This record gives sequence, structure tokens and C-alpha cells, in this order.
Amino acid sequence: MKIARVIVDVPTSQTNRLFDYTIPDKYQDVLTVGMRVIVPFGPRKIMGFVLDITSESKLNKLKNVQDVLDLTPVLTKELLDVGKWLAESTLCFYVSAFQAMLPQVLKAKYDKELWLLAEVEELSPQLESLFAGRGVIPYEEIQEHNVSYSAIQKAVKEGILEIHYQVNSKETKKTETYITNALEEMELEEKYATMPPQAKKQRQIIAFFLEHPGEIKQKELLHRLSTTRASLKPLLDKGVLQTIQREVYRDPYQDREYQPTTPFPLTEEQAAAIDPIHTSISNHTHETFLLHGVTGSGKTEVYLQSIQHVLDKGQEAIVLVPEIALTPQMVERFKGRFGSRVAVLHSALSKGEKFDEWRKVQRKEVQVVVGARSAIFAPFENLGIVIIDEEHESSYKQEDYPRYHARDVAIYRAKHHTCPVVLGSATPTLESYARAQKGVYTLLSLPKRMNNASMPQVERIDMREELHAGNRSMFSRDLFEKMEDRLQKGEQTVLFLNRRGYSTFVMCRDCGHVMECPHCDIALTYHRKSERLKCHYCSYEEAMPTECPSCESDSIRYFGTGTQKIEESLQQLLPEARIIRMDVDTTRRKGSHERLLTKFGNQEADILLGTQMIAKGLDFANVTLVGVLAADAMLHLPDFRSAEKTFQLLTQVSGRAGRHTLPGEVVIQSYTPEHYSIDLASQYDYEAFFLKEMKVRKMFQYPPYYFLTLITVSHGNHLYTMDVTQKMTQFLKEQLSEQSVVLGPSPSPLARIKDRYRYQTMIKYKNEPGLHKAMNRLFQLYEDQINQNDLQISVDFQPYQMM
DNA sequence: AGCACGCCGACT
DNA sequence: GTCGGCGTGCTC
Repeated sequence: MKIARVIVDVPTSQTNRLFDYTIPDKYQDVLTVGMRVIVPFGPRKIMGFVLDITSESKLNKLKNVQDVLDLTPVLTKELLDVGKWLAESTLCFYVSAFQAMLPQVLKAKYDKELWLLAEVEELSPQLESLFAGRGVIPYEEIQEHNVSYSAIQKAVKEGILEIHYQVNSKETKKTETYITNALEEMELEEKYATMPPQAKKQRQIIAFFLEHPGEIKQKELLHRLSTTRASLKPLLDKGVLQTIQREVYRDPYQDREYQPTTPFPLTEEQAAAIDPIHTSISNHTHETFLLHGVTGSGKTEVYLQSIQHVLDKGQEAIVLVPEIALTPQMVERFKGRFGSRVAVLHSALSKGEKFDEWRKVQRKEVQVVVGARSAIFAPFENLGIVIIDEEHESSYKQEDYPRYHARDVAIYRAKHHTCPVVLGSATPTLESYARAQKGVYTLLSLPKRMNNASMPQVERIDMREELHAGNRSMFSRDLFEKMEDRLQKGEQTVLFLNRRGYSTFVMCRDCGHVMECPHCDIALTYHRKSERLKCHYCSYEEAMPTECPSCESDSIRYFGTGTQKIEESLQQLLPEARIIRMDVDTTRRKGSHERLLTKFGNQEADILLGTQMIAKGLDFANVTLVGVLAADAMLHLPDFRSAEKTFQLLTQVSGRAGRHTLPGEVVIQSYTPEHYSIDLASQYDYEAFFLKEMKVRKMFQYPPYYFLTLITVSHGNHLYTMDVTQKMTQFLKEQLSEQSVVLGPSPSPLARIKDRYRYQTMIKYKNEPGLHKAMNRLFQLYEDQINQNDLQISVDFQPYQMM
């Protein structure tokens, strides 16, 4: 007897283990490990993942697997192992890990239905009106019709009703209708001859199939004969023709043409960098490379040629790109080189499109995947290389369950496939660079730009001096002059506003009252278009007040600087400039991101003004000036990485200027231009920054010298939250070794979100083998309170965001 | 999670 | 007596 061992889709600690089911005969040959099944679980039916197939079970009474959802496994053996590892190392449930590795549409949807078993005459008037002549109704209607639950329960006991649990897969396949001839040529000719003379269109259609037998897309057929389904239908009904449903992929890139590119000759530096990668590929060894290359040094070409090498060996490649940099320009480079061998996975695709791209990988129809974080789970079985571009990007760390870092998953998978990992960046994380220095990673350097272009000249402006000189605008005199100059020369400018920490908040000028979200302890953001205040954490919103709710003064107004406000003042200062603004508001609609960039690329605008999203990957020949409006905006956030993030951002933004023949210039405005992150970024001195920042990290016991684990406790009651965190901190101090530092409890930087108070405890440690055990014990200790008291405890090993 | 079971107080 | 509240424990 064959037995399936299943992880069920019930994310709780009590069900986070294998359940055994017998496999009925009809599934004996088709069911394999890694498929999704439907199994009975208590009174209901749920989805589960088959992790193992054995012949024995400790229990003697097993239920049957009820249904098999897949024809081929959705998770390979390797990915099942990755999922187990992921769940155990990030402390999440097995199901959650497996779900995170698959496209959204493969998640099961559950429906409950009420089935009528008895004759209508036997029903109580209440039930009769509930069913209203139907045999099956959705369970939710019980509530809608105000029928009591006990009445239903009674009816179920009496055998009048039955509750049915339905598992619905959300996956849909898109099909297109094709038409083909159902008859042989001879019969077709006969039909043609015997067709009544008034059936002109039908004769035309038959004539078409006599000439071109075989199948044709219905749409195309109708178009070519300029007719409609009305004249096709009788032929289908008579069985002269027939329809075929063909599955098609929703290919988001199908209507685009990509200029095929060929490998560029490599510079000496590039050749030197690619050589060790090629050796690793050829020798089939696992090694992690850190490719440190300044912006514009041609990292992408190194990626492309490494991938080519992998493809030549008949292997596959995964390329990770930060979500925000997954621009059409980027996609174009990969599609241009590898054409239809590339699948693209990113969040701008619809669920269906993502599923289709994923399936191309599953069916081995592509060999290269370019995508954001979750593309690291692409179900390749013969992986030859993993490339992570912009390795330092925080978007590689998932901030909710499972809290994994794509870099760790990449290295884990690459070990399994014994293949290289390439981490690329102009500004590597201190962790990675330190590892490269220690020899854990192999450092490869591209210190020069291609075409011997020099890095643009950077000028730092002290905005305090501007203020003293009487300039109260957002633009320094220098930056303004330079913008005017570019406008005259017909060259383009990119203006970057670091919005983090500088959003538009509303304050009363009389009493200093700031409008805050009533649920989140966060200042509300003013949206000019709707004249409303919105919370960016819980989407609470309210109207802009006309007077201060605290002192009733009418001089309440918004402060801070948003892109909208800058656009307005810029338009006033330079009325003839054509400005494109790119921020969350102007790029919300699908494709608008791309459209705006194309417009700027075609030089239909002089100034591109934007937030974070324009910092990466843009490459426009005519851009000769880059302005950073508030370089220190995020320098003072409560995050030990703020200096590193500032350095990375400034370096990246500077790289947008002068990428081709025209020389570029960069103006960095800030209130603390002497800060080492701004100073060294303006000199493009990564090495010096690394050394300086390492000293700071050592002094304050932060990564990469120490590991961090952040535990956040949240609950609706303030005192209770504090109390739990306090006790928990004490517990951890007892559990962990003396070398580990346990800090806390302290209020989280976001002290309240959605009416939940948040406290945190931080653990700093160098070597703490018992950490995972201690965490598991912690969860056991608080299990009851988590389940019953709505207490939340979240653990983040190696947190990226401190908030 | 979702549900049954069981115990308790409040009501026709 | 029974209806409905919620704490407890189980799901192969």
C-alpha cells in the first residue's frame, strides 16, 4: 500500500508537520512527490503538498488522498528541500515556505457549500426560502438570510442538508479558439457544391479550407474573410468544421520586437573578471563571486557572456534584478541577447502572466529567468549560474513571512547544483565586501567605466549657506543656473528627491500640532490632488482640516517637500521647461512607468523629476546633469545602515549622468555635506567608505562584525505588549550565552501600526549555536497567548529594515 | 484555520 | 429543559 506524506495548507504550529494518507489505486501511478493534492482534514477538505511517498505509517487508520491537482510536480525535489530549509531557518511554517516559492495562482481557494438532500416539501419555511428552489447554495448565504447556525446543524443531523467543502484552484489557462475542417477534402468539395446559393459567406469559408486545409485561429479566419461568427456557426453545427481550443501563454512581451544583439568584445578588465566565472562554470564548481564594478563599467555584459557560457553547456541561468530596476531597458538587454529563451518574472505582471512565465520555466521552454526576488525559486533542474545584480538592494530581503534573503537562497541552491553565484554591485553591502576580503567570496573588480568615460564631476552644496544667503527655495543657486544652462543647450536633467523622511506632513503653525494617523503613530501625508490626508501604513485617510483640531487656529498647512510641490515650483522658476514627474502617483497605472521613460528618452521633456524609482538602471545619452535635492534625508533614520544606504543611493544617482559621449555633472544638495557618506560618495571612493563605516560598525557592534536578530512583539494593549516584551527579553538573556547582547525592550521605531503597539528586542551575537532552539522555545512558551490572545511575535534573523 | 465537544449561565 | 456563549483539543 502506498502512502503519501503531506504538508497541509493550515499554517499553525500544531499542523506544521506531515500527515499520512493512503493513495487510492487510480492515483498510484500518477502521484509523485512535489505535487499538490486535496485531502480530507477533519470535516473539511484542504490542499496539501506531497513531500514523500512511502509504504508504511505509524498510524493504522488513514484516510485517502481525495484528488490530485497537478499532472507534473510543482515543486522539484530540490525545491522541496529548499522549502524545508527556508521554513526552519526563518522560523515559518512549511506550507508558507512552499506557497512563497510558487506563483500566486497555485494557491488554493476554499469554498463551503450547502447541499440539499431532502425533498423541498420536507423543508421548514425558513430553509425553503433560503434555498429558493436551488439544490446547492454558497455557505455564506446562511448569514445573509439570517438563518441561525443551529437550525443548519439540526438539519444536517437529520440528513436534510450536507455541508460540502470545495477546493478550487485559481489557476486558469488562457485559450484561443482555432477552426479546422472536420471533413476530408472530397466531402468538403461536395458540401461546397450543395450549399444553397444564398449562403455566400459559408461557401467562401469552405473554399478557404479547400485551399488551406488545417487549423487557423478563429479571429484570423474571420478577419481574412471579413465576416463574423454568424456565418461560421452553421458550418460548425453541421459538422463541416470544428473548433479546437489551444492553450496560449499570456506573454506580456509578445508584441514587442527586440533588437538582437551579439556579444560585445570585452575590455581587458571585463575579460579578467569573466575568466574566473567561466572557469567555475566549466569545472562545475560552486563559488560565490562579488563583482564590484562602478556604474557604467559593463557589468551587464559580463552577466550576458557568463550566461551564454552556461547555455552552451546546456544549463540554465537565474538573474535577479531589484524590482525597481526591472525596467524595459533591462529586459530588452536580456531579450535582445537570448530572445525567446528568456522568461521575465516581476510584480508588474498580472497573476495570469506570472503563472505563464513560470510555466515556461517548469516546462523547460526557457533557459534564462530574469526577475525580482522570488524568481530565485524558478524550478530549473540544471542550474548553471545565479546572478544577483545590485546585490546591496534591500528589496532582496522579504519583509514578511518567510523572511528570507534571496542571496542566501541563491547560495543554498548554487551549492546544490555546484554552480557559481555572481553578486554584482557598484556599492556592495559591507557584509559582502567583508566576506570578499576574508576570501569567503571571490572579489572581481571593474574599476573603470567603459569607453574610458570618467565619472561625472560632483559638487556638494551646503543648503544651510543657501538659507543664510536668503535662498529659501528647494534649489540652490548653483543647481538652478546649471538647469538653465542645460535647458538652453537642449540637454537633459534628472532631479532626484529622496522622499523617505521628507514626505509632506501637515502641521499647525500656531501650536505645532502635527496631523497623525489615529492608528499608527505616523504623520499623515498630504495628497494635493484629492486634498486628503493619507496614512502610508494602514491606508487610513481623512479630509484636510481647515482648522487645527488642537487649537482651532486656521494656520494649519502642509510642510515638507513632495515631488508634486517641487514640480510646481520648478515650473514657476523655469516656465519653458518640459517636466516629467515620476513617483507612485504618476506610475500607478500599468505601463505608465515605461511610457514616461520612453517619453524622456525621446527627448520630449527636459527634466525628469522623481523618487527612488529613477535612481537605477536609467541610461539616457542626453542626460548631462543630475541633481540630488536632499541627500541627507534618510541619514538620520533610526537604522544602522542609514550611512551605507545614503552612500549607495548617491553613487547610484550620480551614475545616471554622462554615460555616453557628453560629460556629466552632479549636484548634491544637503544640510550636512561634510558627513562621510556624502563626502566619500562625491569622490566615488568606495574603499574609503568601506573602511570608515567598518570602524563605526565595529564600535557599535553591528554587522558585519555581529549578527542581528530582531524580535518584534505587537498587541492592541500597550501595557501588555511592554510586559510580554520585558519577560521575553529576560527569558532570552537566560537562554543565550554570555557573549550575546540582548537589547530591549524598546518601542519599535514605528511604535504603533493599525492600532497595535509594537515593542522590540534586539540580539547581537557573534556565535550563538543555540539561537534557533531558544527561539523555538520562546514560541512554545507564548503559543497559547499567540493563539488565544491575538499576540504577535515576529522574528527576523538578519533584518534589513529596522522598523 | 475551522470545527466539535463540553461546560456554564440565561432564557422561553 | 434548551439556547448560545466561549475555552480546549484535534485534524492522518
